[in-house]
Formats: sequence, C-alpha cells, structure tokens
Amino acid sequence: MSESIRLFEVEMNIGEIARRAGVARSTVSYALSGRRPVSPATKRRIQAVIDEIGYRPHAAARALKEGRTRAIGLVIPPASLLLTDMQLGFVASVVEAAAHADLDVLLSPSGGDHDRSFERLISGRRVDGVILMEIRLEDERVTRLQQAGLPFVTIGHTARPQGTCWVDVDYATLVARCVHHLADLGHRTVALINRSTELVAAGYGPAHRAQAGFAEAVRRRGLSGMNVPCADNPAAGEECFEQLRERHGEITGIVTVNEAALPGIQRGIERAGVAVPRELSIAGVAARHWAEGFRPQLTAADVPTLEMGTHAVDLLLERIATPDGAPRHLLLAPPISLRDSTGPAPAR
Amino acid sequence: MSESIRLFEVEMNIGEIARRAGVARSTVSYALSGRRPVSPATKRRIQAVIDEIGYRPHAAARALKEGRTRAIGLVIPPASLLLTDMQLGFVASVVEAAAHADLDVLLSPSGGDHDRSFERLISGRRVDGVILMEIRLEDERVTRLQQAGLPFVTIGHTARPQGTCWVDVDYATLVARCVHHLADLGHRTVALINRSTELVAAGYGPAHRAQAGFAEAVRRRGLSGMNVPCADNPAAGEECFEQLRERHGEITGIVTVNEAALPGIQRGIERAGVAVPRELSIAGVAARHWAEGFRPQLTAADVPTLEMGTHAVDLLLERIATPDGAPRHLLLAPPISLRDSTGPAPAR
DNA sequence: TTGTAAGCGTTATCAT
DNA sequence: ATGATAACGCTTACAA
Repeated sequence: MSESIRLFEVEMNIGEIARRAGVARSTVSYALSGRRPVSPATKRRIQAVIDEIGYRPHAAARALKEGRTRAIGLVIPPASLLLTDMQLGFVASVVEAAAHADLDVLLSPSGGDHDRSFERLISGRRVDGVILMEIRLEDERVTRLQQAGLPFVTIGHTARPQGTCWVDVDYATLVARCVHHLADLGHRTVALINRSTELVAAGYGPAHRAQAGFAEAVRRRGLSGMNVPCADNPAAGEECFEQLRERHGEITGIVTVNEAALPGIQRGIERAGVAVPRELSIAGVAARHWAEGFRPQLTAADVPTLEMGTHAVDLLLERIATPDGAPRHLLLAPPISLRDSTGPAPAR
Repeated sequence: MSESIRLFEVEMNIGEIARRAGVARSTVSYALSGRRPVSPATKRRIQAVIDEIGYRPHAAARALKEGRTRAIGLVIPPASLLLTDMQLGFVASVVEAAAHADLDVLLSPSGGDHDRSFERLISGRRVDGVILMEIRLEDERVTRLQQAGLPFVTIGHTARPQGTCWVDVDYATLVARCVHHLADLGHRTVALINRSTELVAAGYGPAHRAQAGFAEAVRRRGLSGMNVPCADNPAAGEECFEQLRERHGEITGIVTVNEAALPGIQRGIERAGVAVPRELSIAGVAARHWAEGFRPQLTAADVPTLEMGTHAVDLLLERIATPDGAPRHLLLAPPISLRDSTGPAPAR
C-alpha cells in the first residue's frame, strides 16, 4: 500500500551495519556479543545504526557458524488423535518456558506417517534438543534420539528409563492414594476407569502404571476392585459409567485417570440420578481445570502441567549444556486435593 | 550406554560424502537435488554412501545459501488463555498440512509479554512466512508483518483486510442462518450467546461479526432478540443460561458461537429440566466434535478447522512463491447441519 | 558428465 | 581497541 512496505527492504546484515558505522564487521559482532571490549563511543555509534535500520542477526548464519540453533523440538501426538487437555497443557507450558529462555519451538507431529518431520528435525540439525511427549513403554523415537546423540527429555518415561532424562507424574502412587482414600472412607468395592484398551495394548505407560497402582492398593486394603478400560472421549465415559452401574451396582467408589471421559461420566451420573458423594464417591487424576469443572467438584490429584513443562525445558537446557552429565529425572506425585466428590461409603 | 551411541558421531557433511564416493561436492549436491543430470553409476555410489552414514543436509547451511528456511511460523494466543477446541483444531491442521509440504512449524505465543518470540521469528528470518491466529480488527502484528515484507496469512481477518491474505469463517452469515432457521420454526424471541465482553472490547472480529449478523437477521425477520456476552468456559455458560431463563423466560430460541461455554449451557439445561428442543431450541457455530458431543446433538454450522488450516498453508505457500501476486482470501460459510437441538417453537 | 570456486552472514583467530 | 580473514556446510554459476 504505502511506502512503508519497503522500509526494511534494505540490506540488513552485519556488514552493512559495519559500513554505516565505519567499523569492521567483527567489531559490530563483538559490540553485540560483548565477548571483547569495545569502546563506548563506537558501541554507541553501532547501536545507533542498528536501531535505525532495525537489524537482527540472521538466525541461519549464526546457527551455521555457532553449531547450535537456539531452537528445540517438541514432538507431539499426530493431529488425528485429538489432544487431551493435559497434553495441551504440556505444549502450552513448554512453549511458554522456551520463550522465556529465548528459545524457539519447532513442532513435530509424530506417529502416523509423519516420520519425515521427525527425521528432518534430527538429522537436519534443526534443533539443539528435543522434548518428547506421549512416550510408550518401548519407544523407538527414544532409541533414535540416543543413537543420533541429540539431547532429549521425555514427558513420561519408558519401561527402562535408566540413562534418560524425563519428567512424569507418578500414576501408580496417585491412583493408589485415591484407593486408600476411598478405603479410609469405608468403601469396599471400587472400580478404576482407565484409558483405552488400545493405549494399554500399545504399551502406554500411564495406563499400565495406573492399573498396577490400583491393583496393588486394592490388594493391600483387601478391597474388591475392577479395572475398566475407556476411550478418551465423553461418549465412551458415559457408556462406561452406565455399564458399570448396570452390571456392578455394588460399586460405591470410582477412581479415574481418564480426564477426557469425565464429562461423559458426569452426564451418566446425572441421568442415573445418582447422588455424589452420598451414594457414590469419585476420585481421580486430572488437570485442576477439569477437576473444578466437574459437578460436584472432583477430589483429585491435580496434574501440574505448567510445572512439568517448565521442568522439561530446564532439564533439556541442562542436558544441552552438559550432554555427558548424569541424566536427571523428576517423578511428581502432587497431593490429592480434597473436593466434593468423595465421602463415606453408604451404609448397606 | 552401548557403542551405538557414537554410531553417527562421524563428520556428516556433503564434503565427507563426496570424499567417500570419490566425486566433487557439487556432484553430490546435484545428485540430491536433481538440478543437473548425474550418471546413474555415480548417483548409485553417492546414494550408497548416504544410506550408509545416514546423511541429511544441514538445514542452517542450506537456509543460509538459499535464503529460505523451509519453515513457517504459527502465531498462537499466549498459554495463559487456554486454547479453545477450535483454535486447537487450527494448530493441528496447520501442522499437519505443513508436514505434508515438508515444512517445519515454529510456534510463537504472542500477546502477553512474548513479543520477543514474535520479533525473533520476523527479524531473525527464521521462517519463510507466518500464519497468524486470533486476529483483532486492528492488529499490530499484521502491520508489523507487512512492513517487514514477510509473507503471511491470517486465520480471521482485520477490519480492512484489503491487500492481505486470509481464511475465515463467515460468522455473520452463519449466525444469520441460525436465526432464520429458528424464525422459520416459529420462534419469535431469541438470544445470542456470544463471546466475552473483553473480547468484544478488544476488537475481536468473530464476536463483532456474530453480533452484527444476529442483529441484522433479527431485524429482517421482525423478531425480538438479545445479545448476551459470555466468557469462554463452562461455568460462565451455565451462569449465562440461568440468568437468561430467570430474566427472559420468554426466549424460545438460542444461538451460540461460544463453543467453550457449551458444556455449561448443557448443564444449565439439565438442571433446569428444560426439554430440548420441545421447550427450547438451540443452534450455533462449533466444531463438529462439540456439536455431536452436545445432548441432544446440536444443530450447528460445523467449523471446518481442518480445511481452513490446510487452505491457510496453501495460501501461504502461494504467497511465498509469488509475494506480489494478488492477495487471495477464503470466506467459508459451511452449511448448517440439522441435528436434534432445534424444533418448532412451543405453542403459547 | 563432472570439477572448481565463489559466496550466503556469522563468529573467532589472527594480527595490528 | 580495532581490522582483516578464515571458516561453518551448502548451492550454483562457470569451466572443462
């Protein structure tokens, strides 16, 4: 439209700055990086030129010379699978934390037929490190990254996580705590609404660990318990709840790790006219936002997605700085927030 | 752990390939790009070496030489605001479409205090083009991009979109269609549950256009209608619905563009024991996934996020290829899918 | 059909 | 305190 369109179409490289300021290119570079003293006078002169034409160093040139990109990769599940709120929370917090450290984030959908994208990231040296989400117990992306020698951190952990860097939430412990909480309230028959059969079959850690923690706690407390798989969507949650009521009316306590099914569970409860927590108690693991949206508000371990994303970035930065340092990890077991969905077991 | 860790730690550049294959560097380059004929024999020899040591060209070096990065930027709302499902749909489909075109996607949260991230993308020439989400009627990011001369496409459009490239859904038309649909069914008093007051104040296009389309259609059909702002979350939706019932019991039809409020609206309906569509009809604009999750399923214009994201990428690629071509845009008005939430107005 | 060499914009190592 | 210059790994015009 106006002349302003071409305002910044001037050559804009360090040589041009040097020319206009009447100094050598290296001087400009040093003035910017501060890696060698530059007299205040020339520094001012250079800065003036830079401000005038709005110069910023060319990322690719810098990356080529320095051997690092100042960018990290974030590998997410493919778009075909809708992201859950929790996964979304991770993405958001990683992007946030990265921005805070002046890092750019390259998104890479994996699985599906998108291996090319992942491979570009790795072998094209587009990033200094990678954060991997939705880890499987056996995960080939992890082995690919270790053989490539690229620093990485996983959100979630594999079956044998020794030697890798990760942050995760301790599903086994959290689910166990929920069971203990229900047992303390006098419940004797409880169910776990878990993630989908497919995920379990695919070796998805959280589903496995939830199941294990549940089984162990049920055994310890001498309860009778059942594990129910449920797909990650409201409709499945509703159906799952109805079947549970129909076939196992004796159940008085439910534990769930299936955040996406919650709205369906809630609908099931309301349609069945079940009073929570008088007739039925529910506890679970979910993002706070979901727990508070549930009616009545859900007694749950709130998954600290923000904290986890931030930590993942911190760990990655550490790993990039010292690739041979001892790999650290973080297993979070946030406390259960007592809300309104659990209460004493109904008298027989 | 094992020796495999250092497997790919060898020098891996085009010169090394050339050396091992016994040809010149340029020959390797040409063999890869196909920009000049290479004899089958040497081509095979080169490919063998490449396969053996797993070579991929260094992205930064290529970007520096070619002057383009093969990456695009996707500017999203800051993490502080939870992304709605529709926004998430855009992100997913853009990433998907970009991957399909062998493009990487750099994520940049904007707004908040994240201008540095945005600025890095632009002036650091990290990307060949940008897709901008959540456009305001007056949007400084747009002007920044035009003065930088960087190709961009917006999802949504500004108040004066001439000369820019965009894809958007035609909220005015869609909301008007909903009103007409309700009017055809005999409804005389209708309400629009819009987005939040803050968004309207901030000059958020969809909210403005929904309001305008609603007002116009109501006028044309001689209905009485009211516009109700509502924050983007279930709790606000529920409260909004309750207030509507309380203060305006005469309303028999509701139109909503507030996807995130839907679960709350549904809860409100169920708690109030209102029969939909016998006593109250609801129509709206939402992602199909939400419309089908509503009970009863929501009569709604399904926002084709997948299609929009794909088109945005296509337009951007076109713009990158011919920056001075006439800017094109796409204003989508998908048909309303008749589902179960609308019916004849109740007899007085 | 293939090889040689220049140059993209930086940073870093020499000098001065 | 500053300047010239050599890389970084790639593409491509120019020679052969």
